[in-house]
Amino acid sequence: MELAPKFTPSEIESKWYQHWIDQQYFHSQVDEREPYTIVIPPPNVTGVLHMGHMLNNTLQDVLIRRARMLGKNACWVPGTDHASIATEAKVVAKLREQGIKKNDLSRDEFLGHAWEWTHKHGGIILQQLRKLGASCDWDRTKFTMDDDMSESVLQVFVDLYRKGLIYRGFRMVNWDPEAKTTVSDEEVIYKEKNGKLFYLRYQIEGEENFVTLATTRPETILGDTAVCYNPNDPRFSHLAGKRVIVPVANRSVPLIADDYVDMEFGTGCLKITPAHDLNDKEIGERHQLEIIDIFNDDATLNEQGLHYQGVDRFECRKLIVKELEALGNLVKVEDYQNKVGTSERTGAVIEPKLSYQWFLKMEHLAQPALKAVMEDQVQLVPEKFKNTYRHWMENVRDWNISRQLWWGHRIPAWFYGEGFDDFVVAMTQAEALELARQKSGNAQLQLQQLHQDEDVLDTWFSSWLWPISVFDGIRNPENPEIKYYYPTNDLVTAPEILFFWVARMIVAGYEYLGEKPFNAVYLTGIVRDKLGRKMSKSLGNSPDPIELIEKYGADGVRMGMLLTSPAGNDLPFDEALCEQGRNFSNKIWNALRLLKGWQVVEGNPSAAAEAGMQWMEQRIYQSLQIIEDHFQKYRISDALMTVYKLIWDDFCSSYLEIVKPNYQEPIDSKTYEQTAILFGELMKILHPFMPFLSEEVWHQLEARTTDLIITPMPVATGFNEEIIAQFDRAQEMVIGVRNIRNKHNVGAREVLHLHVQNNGEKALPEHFLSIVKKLAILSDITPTEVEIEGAQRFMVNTSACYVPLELNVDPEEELQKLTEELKYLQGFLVSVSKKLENERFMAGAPAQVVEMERKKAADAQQKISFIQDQLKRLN
RNA sequence: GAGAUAUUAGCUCAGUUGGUUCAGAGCAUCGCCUUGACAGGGCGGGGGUCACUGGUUCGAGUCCAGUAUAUCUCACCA
Repeated sequence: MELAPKFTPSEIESKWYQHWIDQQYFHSQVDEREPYTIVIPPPNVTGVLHMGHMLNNTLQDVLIRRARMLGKNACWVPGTDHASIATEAKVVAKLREQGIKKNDLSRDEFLGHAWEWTHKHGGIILQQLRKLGASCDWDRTKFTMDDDMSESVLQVFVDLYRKGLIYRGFRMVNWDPEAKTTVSDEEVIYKEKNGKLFYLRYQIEGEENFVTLATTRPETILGDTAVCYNPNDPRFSHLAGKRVIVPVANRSVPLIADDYVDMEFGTGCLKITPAHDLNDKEIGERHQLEIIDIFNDDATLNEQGLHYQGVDRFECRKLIVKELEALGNLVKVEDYQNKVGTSERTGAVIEPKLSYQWFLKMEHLAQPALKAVMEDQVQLVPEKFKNTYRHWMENVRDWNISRQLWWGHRIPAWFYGEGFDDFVVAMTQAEALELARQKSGNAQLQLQQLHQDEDVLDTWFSSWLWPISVFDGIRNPENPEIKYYYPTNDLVTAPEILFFWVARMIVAGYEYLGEKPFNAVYLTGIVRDKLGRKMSKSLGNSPDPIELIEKYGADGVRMGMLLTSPAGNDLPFDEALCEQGRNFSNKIWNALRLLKGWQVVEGNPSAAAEAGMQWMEQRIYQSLQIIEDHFQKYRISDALMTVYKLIWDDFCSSYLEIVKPNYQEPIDSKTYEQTAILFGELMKILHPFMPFLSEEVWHQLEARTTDLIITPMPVATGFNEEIIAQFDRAQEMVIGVRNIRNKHNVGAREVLHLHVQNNGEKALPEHFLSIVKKLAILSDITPTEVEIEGAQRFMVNTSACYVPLELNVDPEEELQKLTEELKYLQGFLVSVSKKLENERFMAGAPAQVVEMERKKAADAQQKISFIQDQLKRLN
């Protein structure tokens, strides 16, 4: 069957993927082999594939396929998480389109819609991963809200609560009024905004005097419960003990003194709103101030807002400024730039808000996790992230694990009374009832009197268990799967979630299994567009990965992603990278076409082919060593580049040209067979990177019953350096002749003659000279003891090579060339000699270095005398 | 404001514990070749005062200090 001149990926990709699935090659179960495990960073169940996923999952697939071919029991566990905030936001938005408000629904009704949404959109992303070639064990696909996974989460909550590590607290949280939930400090993005600084004057109670203070948020004056100055500030010392009247509210509040106030800023006087500012809250606690909350959950003003009740906070700001002006309390307004916290999820301006939240004490839990990374039991790649990690873990704050949402794991706490402590934590309602009866001392307490907390747990509170819970290690820590697969080997994820997720998984690992969750964490770069912006849906600057795959082939896109993505470095994405990947596919495909086009006859290899085969084999071994080294250092893009050059430069450009028969002549059977074998070896090495193409070529090379995906990877056991060196020498000769052809416009049709003057160097073996003869298109290569006058010349090591040409050689030019070379070599020799004459160098440098310097000096010396001889003759 | 990391060819990056006088790769670019696998090809070039300034050393892209710029993290004053 004739092969198409162009490689068409789409045809073979689905074919092989289905075949691999049918053969269950991706499936893993516990056996005697050494395990190699990766758990996928679970993407949002309702999300679609973006470029970050492409990069991330390509890397994981490379690692897992390589491990599989190295004979390990490779297990890649896929799955998704429920992404509370993002999913709930999407469901709310969709309901709004249908004219339904979330608040009009019961919790169960809403969850019904959420599940419907999840079933409809859920798993799309996992389907898309198949297109990329991801060899996940799909039988193990997990979702963080599966029954067993949910049970694990609740069990951990109950356990940590009973250990005294989870507590309920009244805290200032970052409130997202749009999503109506809290977000963590890490999810707040501070943005530079052009605001105003309003100078307001408050009348001193019982006097006609005023104090002036500055604020960016005049609407919060309705929540003011004090005005504060610095105790060291002489401007205000006479006011000690007095009170002021808050304008609009006409409320009397105390004047207090606190070191917190910066005397330089504004007027040196600060209004205190404990309910709506973290610093004010702390000052309020120090001075036992009243707390007045003026906002509703959607950031409109509540009944404390007086006549502004129901008005949005920003609208209120405008209105109240007008009122203050009318009242004569507005002194002046300045333009002012400040940083405003916004929600990473919704973009809404964060409203600091006091509320009851559930917290996990982190300080103690963080200790083993910090140690594990600092002592490299868990290796971070690249290492630079250790600093960031340490900084976080040493300053870790308690984790706010509650979210004011419905979609997620509902907090297993039941309230039975109005008191702060009138609640119990339990796995089930029945258990809760029993505990509540005990705790309350009321044996008659009924189920109907219990009310479960309305909030759900932070999504990370389920995903931090991921490497354990996917193997059921929380509920059942002694089960054979967790014993076998845990700790997993590598985790591949983005540095942005090093703390959110990675650190917390390490914490959970030590807390629940007394063991790290993975050996190494490979932190990928962030995929950016050409302008250096992060790729995001909202910017619309991300190409559709599926379209890319259709255009360049999965293999091409995989290669494009891998080529320029060293760990931890950003990846400025360019489609040209995928193009390079596609070109590489095509190159390999055409090499296959060449091979398949040859007519094969019984016979023996030529001397050149013999040498070529010897060399190619050793070159593969050499490359395998390099690749192995790259993988050990997680330098995946370097490993791929090594494969790329091995195939393109060595195999296609050099080897195939050596063994290629003359036009329309047949090839001998031995060379053909060996070439097919070498080609197959290359496909094995390529497979983890380009699985589809390599599998196809593997089967095209010969009819086989075994598939490449499970074929053992060749292992480097050393290589013959002499053969490599001999080939390099031959290649330099070829390059020398080609340069002469190029320079003098001598085409390939003109057969040339080469003379080699070895100058004491050992002559290149005959079969390697045959390579030179073939690739440089020579009629003969003859040794010579003397210079060939009038010939073009070049040097390889210390050997002189002459190519006689019927040209008018300009003696002047020749003289100049030689003189230049002489000058260079002499300079070189001087610098080397200086070192050798330097006592400190001789004393300080290692023996190897000194030896190398001596050899350099000797080689240079020899070349110099050779050139000097030539110069003598020219003169 | 504090800290971390970086700064090497037009672009993206290598450069291992300091040790070749031409600092490497891929892509891009340029010239030439080209009817015989592949123009998505072959061959060969050009291109860098290794951000800057000092220092340590026999020797610095590599180590140290400072400066500049960039990115990230943390903290943020109304």
